[in-house]
Amino acid sequence: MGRLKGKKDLQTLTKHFEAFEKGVAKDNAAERSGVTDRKGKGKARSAGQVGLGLGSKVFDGLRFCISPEIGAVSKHKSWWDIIAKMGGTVVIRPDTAITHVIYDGRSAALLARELGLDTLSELPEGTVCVKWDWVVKCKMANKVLETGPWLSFQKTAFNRAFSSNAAIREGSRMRDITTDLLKGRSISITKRREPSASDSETESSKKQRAAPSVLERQPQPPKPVPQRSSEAAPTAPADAYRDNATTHGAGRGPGWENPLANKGDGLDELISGLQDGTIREDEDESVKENGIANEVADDEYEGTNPCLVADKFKCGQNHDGADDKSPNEYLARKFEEMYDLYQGVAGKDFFSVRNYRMAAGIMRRTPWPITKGADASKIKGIGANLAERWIDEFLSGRPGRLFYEDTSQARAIAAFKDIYGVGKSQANELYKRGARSIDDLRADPERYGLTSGQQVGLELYDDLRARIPREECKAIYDLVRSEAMAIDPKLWIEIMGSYRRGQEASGDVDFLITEDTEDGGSHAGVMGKLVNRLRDRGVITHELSQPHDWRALEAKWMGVGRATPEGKYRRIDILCIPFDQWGAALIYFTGNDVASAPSQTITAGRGLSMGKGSGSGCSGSGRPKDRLDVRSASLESGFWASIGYRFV
DNA sequence: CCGCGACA
DNA sequence: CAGTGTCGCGGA
Ligand SMILES: [Mg+2]
Ligand SMILES: [Mg+2]
Repeated sequence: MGRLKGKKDLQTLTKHFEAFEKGVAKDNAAERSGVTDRKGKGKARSAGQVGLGLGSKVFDGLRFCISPEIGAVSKHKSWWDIIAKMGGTVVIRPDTAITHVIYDGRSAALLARELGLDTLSELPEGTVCVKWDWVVKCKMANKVLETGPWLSFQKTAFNRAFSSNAAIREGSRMRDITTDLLKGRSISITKRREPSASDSETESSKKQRAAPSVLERQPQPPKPVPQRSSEAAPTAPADAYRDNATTHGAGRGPGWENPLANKGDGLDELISGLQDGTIREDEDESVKENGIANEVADDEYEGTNPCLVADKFKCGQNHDGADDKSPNEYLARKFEEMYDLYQGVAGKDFFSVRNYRMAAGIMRRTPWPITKGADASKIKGIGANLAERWIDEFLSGRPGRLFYEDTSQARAIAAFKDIYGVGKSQANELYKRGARSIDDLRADPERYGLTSGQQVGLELYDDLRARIPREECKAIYDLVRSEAMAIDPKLWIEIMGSYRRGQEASGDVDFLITEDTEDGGSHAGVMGKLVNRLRDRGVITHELSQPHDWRALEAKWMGVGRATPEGKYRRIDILCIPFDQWGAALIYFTGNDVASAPSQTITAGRGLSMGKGSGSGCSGSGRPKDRLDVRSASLESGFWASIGYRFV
């Protein structure tokens, strides 16, 4: 996913910083080292920020939070400049290091909401909420004045409680920040923040949560289990089904065939057709022309899509090569930065964040150079807001809101979000609780009340983020299949996902299991046996979620395992489904681009729906059509045709 | 029962 | 408001 555009990010930010540097005219060594350090995981940004606060200025060591207000960006930009010139540091979102919040509004509750807090008491102790006028007066007096007359909320308990001793606290806090800076660390004020009542309450209650991740072996009935060998046996399959299930040799061999009816699997035909060259690229185009976006799982995205709506779901793009031709590449990258930055921020509106990504695509596709926001607003898909607030800011070349918001905080939150089981909300919460890095979380895991799944995600952070080479998927598949066959040789087990599509690497390994119900066959209860056997064999090591009913015909298990005892830990999903859903489920989970989630959102509005159980459709005219039963694999190709694919 | 996160 | 549907987890 396109979070780290490494060097480009560095260049852009460095450029911004230099522009800012000129304006502020501060030139001490700390700043420069702050900039050059930047490669190191986004910590340097905070150093740079603190660098702005160095010098013998009035606000030296003070850290101001100014929450952005809709429609007030230019005002706030000038505020930032002024505070920076006075030696203060500005941040957009509260952190544990802030000393002041600038706020001219009326209500404490409103401010709390703007800051993404439940209540202002979550602010670090001693934080002063003060009106902008106070800054102006300080500037005129050239010293830090009593805040008294300019407090944002004169009468609230909050200010009564904290304002009296604020000055002393500010002093001590300031020293800590500089110490941290000299040590070259990112700011970490965690310890200084006294846990509030609510903190300790949640912590103690969460401590009682389920522990640990690593599964214990469960008693097993004695069974002749084959010893695991490193050459884990691609043994000769006993039945025809296994022979032609998935094309393991990277796109060679026969397509999958339904053993019941010898009709080809449309997806496999398509895949092998593409690889043979029997289907050319423009076959794919026909799909786009039909208005169905050619959307790909975000970890595999490889092209630029002419279909506008598709951009809304594009998570990562390849920006190499040809795209650089666009006269608006700079703007496109800025919007991508915005997307990368905001998609992890709690409280950001989902749709506006998505618009940034869409705007990036539009910028890149616009053939004429955009020189001012007003021009851009004429383009379909770019509203006045986007045009005037952002494009003009980007084109000005001056450090703007994006610059100030691209903080070590945003980067830390983005890193947290990459933990399996941690999303936008939890990532922000972890930061609020003082964590600044993955190592912080590891150092004191108790403190953060992680769920058992999140603990696994944290422990295996690097492994689980890595892609899985095709051969390793195959190795895991052989292990899982051999155990499944030992349980019941009549089981159907298939590997799904990008592996089945012939990709060289996958994000996880998914298995689909069923059994033909003819002759009374059933895979009920297989899930539990399989997981236990794999665990005994050391293949499965962690569990992330269990099926509601282990013995149900439809059951999903999610966890972690590895192909060899020394290998990396990999995400493994196992799914059991009723036999009659085999075909639909294969489509759904093998999910090539058209079947993937974002496409579903598109087809949904057109009377089509795709699910792991079945698909249904409307004819082109929109007239309700018979439900298309895709429950049999032999109808897969019919289903694909109905949503616009042509077959060879 | 709800919000979160993950899955396609 | 807006282009999805489903499930497990944990806490209220
Ligand atoms: Mg995550
Ligand atoms: Mg997968």
